[in-house]
Amino acid sequence: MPKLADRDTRHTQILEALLRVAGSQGLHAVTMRSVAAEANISLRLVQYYFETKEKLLLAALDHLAGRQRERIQTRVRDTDAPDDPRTIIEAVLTESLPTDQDSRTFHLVYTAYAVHAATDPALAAQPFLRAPDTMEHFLADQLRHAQRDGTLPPHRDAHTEAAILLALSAGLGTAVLLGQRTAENATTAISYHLDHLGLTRRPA
Amino acid sequence: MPKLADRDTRHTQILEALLRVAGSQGLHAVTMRSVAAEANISLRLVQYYFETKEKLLLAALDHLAGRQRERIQTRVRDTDAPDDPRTIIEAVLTESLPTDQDSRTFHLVYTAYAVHAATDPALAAQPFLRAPDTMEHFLADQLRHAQRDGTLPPHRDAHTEAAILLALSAGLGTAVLLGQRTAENATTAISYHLDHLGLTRRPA
DNA sequence: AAATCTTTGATACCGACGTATCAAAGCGAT
DNA sequence: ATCGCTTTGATACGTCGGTATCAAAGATTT
Repeated sequence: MPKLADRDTRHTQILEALLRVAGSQGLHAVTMRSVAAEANISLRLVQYYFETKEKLLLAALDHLAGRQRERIQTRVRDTDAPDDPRTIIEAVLTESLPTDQDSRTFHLVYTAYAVHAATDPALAAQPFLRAPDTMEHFLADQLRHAQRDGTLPPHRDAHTEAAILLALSAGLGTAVLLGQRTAENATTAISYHLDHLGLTRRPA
Repeated sequence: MPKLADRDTRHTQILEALLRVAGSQGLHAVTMRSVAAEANISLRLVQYYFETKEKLLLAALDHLAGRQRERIQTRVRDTDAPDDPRTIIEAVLTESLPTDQDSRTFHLVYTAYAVHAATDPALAAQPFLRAPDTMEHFLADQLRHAQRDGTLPPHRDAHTEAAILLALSAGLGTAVLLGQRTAENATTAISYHLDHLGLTRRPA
């Protein structure tokens, strides 16, 4: 009784199943068998689409990164001022926090991968580890725009501030993930920090 | 040819071996067998002192936390002004970064545990997860002292600032661990942030 | 209708790992 | 010297997990 789905559908179906398992039981619970069961398909089919577990995991990471990017873009687009640095930055940083199940899974899996990458050269060479770098440049650009706009004092070093923002957001995210802090608490801290940076909203 | 060491010596010998394995190959490489091999003793003896792997891992975590606490205390004590808030805070935060092999292992193992704790209620109940809370109160106290001393502007909220410092330090630490940032870069960022807080050194 | 792609099932192999067991022997203390 | 604690060795059991293989059958395309 094969239902015959096309490759892309199957791929995402399997990857989404993987993320559900990883999100609820941790990355260590992700096995070829558990993913197959979660996706309601046979183990054999998982092997059919992703020959090895390593390929499966890397594909899942790509998928995850893509969804995260989309989430952030959507969030920025939906703000009332999608061209104001303060608005953009605050949206990006708060959307990066593990607030709902989706972003929680992202944080969890990403961190788990990162820990592996710290001792596995093959994983460390993966492109997903350069995502923060891209983000840092993006934030630094926004800060420089703000300085030109006059909504950020000129004595601030955009590059360093961007690095701080990124580390702050990551640190808060981890704390939220571990239940050491609430998401509201974290967003408040981000807002507080941006205020004290002197990064103001651009008047309409 | 038993050498007959006492319990404490053996315990630390085994735990240190575990940390060496975890530090170089990751927590996933920690098995009863690999620890035994690293410690140059028989598998049976590891079982003898720590009956189950779970107990072994928890003991290792305790050991690790204790060493980290000592490291920080020593570092603070060795500064030129061990009672000045700015000096203390900067020492604590920079010592928390993974600069040498020891602190690198600490970060790596702690993060690995934390990731597990996010999906394992039994691990989440462990006391080691409350360490950041203690640290946060400590930092907030120091900031309040600074405000009384006049080395920190009164409009800063000590509690929130402490939370930000902790998250910042953790986030920078992770970035250093992953090779996305150098340790020097991270210490510079911390120093920069403290400067812009308006947290100054107390004049002698 | 034939050829190709998709899907399942059953099953097997092999390695790794946690755990357990038994026997034996070295060493310290009473 | 006897008793108890420590240490080793060999070994085994069960489970889990990644991977592989074979046969067969449904679906799609040509």
